Amino acid sequence: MALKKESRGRQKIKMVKIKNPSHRQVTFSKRRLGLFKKASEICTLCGVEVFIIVYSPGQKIFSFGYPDVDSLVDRFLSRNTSSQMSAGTSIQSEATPQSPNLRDLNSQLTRITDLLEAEKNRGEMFNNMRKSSQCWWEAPIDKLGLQELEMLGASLENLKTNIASLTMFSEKDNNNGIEVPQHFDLKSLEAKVEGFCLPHLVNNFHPPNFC
Amino acid sequence: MALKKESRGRQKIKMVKIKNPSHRQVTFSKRRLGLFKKASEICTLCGVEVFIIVYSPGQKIFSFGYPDVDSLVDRFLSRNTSSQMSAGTSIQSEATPQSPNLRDLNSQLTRITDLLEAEKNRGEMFNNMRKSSQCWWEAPIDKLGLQELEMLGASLENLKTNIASLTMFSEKDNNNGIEVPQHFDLKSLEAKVEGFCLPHLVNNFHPPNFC
DNA sequence: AATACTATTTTTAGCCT
DNA sequence: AAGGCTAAAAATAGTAT
Repeated sequence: MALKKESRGRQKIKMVKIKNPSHRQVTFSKRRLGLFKKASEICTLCGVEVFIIVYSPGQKIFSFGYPDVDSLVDRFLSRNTSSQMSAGTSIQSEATPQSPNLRDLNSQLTRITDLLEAEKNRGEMFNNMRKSSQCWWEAPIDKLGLQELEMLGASLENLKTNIASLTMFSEKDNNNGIEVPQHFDLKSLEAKVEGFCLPHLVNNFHPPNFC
Repeated sequence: MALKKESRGRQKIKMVKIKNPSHRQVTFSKRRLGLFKKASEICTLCGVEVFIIVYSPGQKIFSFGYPDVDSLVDRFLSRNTSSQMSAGTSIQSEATPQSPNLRDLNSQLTRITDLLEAEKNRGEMFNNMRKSSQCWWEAPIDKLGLQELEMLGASLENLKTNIASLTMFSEKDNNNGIEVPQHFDLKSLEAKVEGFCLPHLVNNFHPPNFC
């Protein structure tokens, strides 16, 4: 181990559109993840509300929202059209058979990811796992108990189902080379959750069994 | 020079809400800027469209959108309520006497900031300044000519006016400690534009005189 | 194509002015 | 509190697997 390879680090990049489509797609995936992570962090640290939409050309819509996309959009639009809007905001759900709001799950997923990381970093993996109460997605993760973790598991199951259907959803636009069916970065979440010692929870979406 | 002070760097921070309100406000300002910068970069590098809303509790609404907030929101809402929405999307403009859409200016400002930085980094500050044509906010900045720079100046003037009025806009919500009237990070733009050798353009919003 | 790695660049927390 | 500064931490471009 500790084999040092020669220089492989990054170069300073030119701030222009990346020509190579597959390179551009890779960068997009990485940076989208980074952007959502930053958004999640500012929500957590500063107690603010953030909503993000990303359109990749001719591809998919990615959104981030905390705590709740719909209310943020409604507020942005001054609620003038609130009655019609609650129907209009389901652009992503169009392709999802299950009704649970994908965007909300998305929010929660991002939020959870961060909470997991926070807890992992705090190194108090087990000694807080017995306390419960509070809404699981609002509480700091060190307050999570078994029931809450099961709710998390259920939510992720829903999310998985939605993602599966999302994969075949694509609005045709001006497709210029980005094509990968997104897998929603589940791997990335898996990695983080594995660090949290709950591999089964996310890998196979089973009820958690705590290693 | 090269005086080394003792350790002042950052510590690894806990991912929990920052308790101290003023500390939290500082972090919010810095990170909001960082978030918008990241968003701008992913737009430029990957040719995608991004829209961000940030609500600081009981304070202001910050938004980022490229290329155009309204169309992004409309698309997100499936355009079901498009006729009413074009009226509903002016939550920020409420406080702006001039009609030019502040959010569009915001987009352009962020975009421009990046372009300026890109050009600065490329170190070709002057030898491209004579070429013109193309819509100024779409072209790489090395294509900008005098007229385009004047348009930029004008846009920034509008922006300044809008910002001035925005400063007195605040929707009362659940104010928990964040209170600074935002100046929209003009200083940050100034710094970057100064690097581009057009200090007057942004400092005083005069027509550019190229140093 | 997705993940792992790592050298670099970029961001930013904590100070200081 | 707005702006610098600096070093620590985080993100990430390019590469390899």
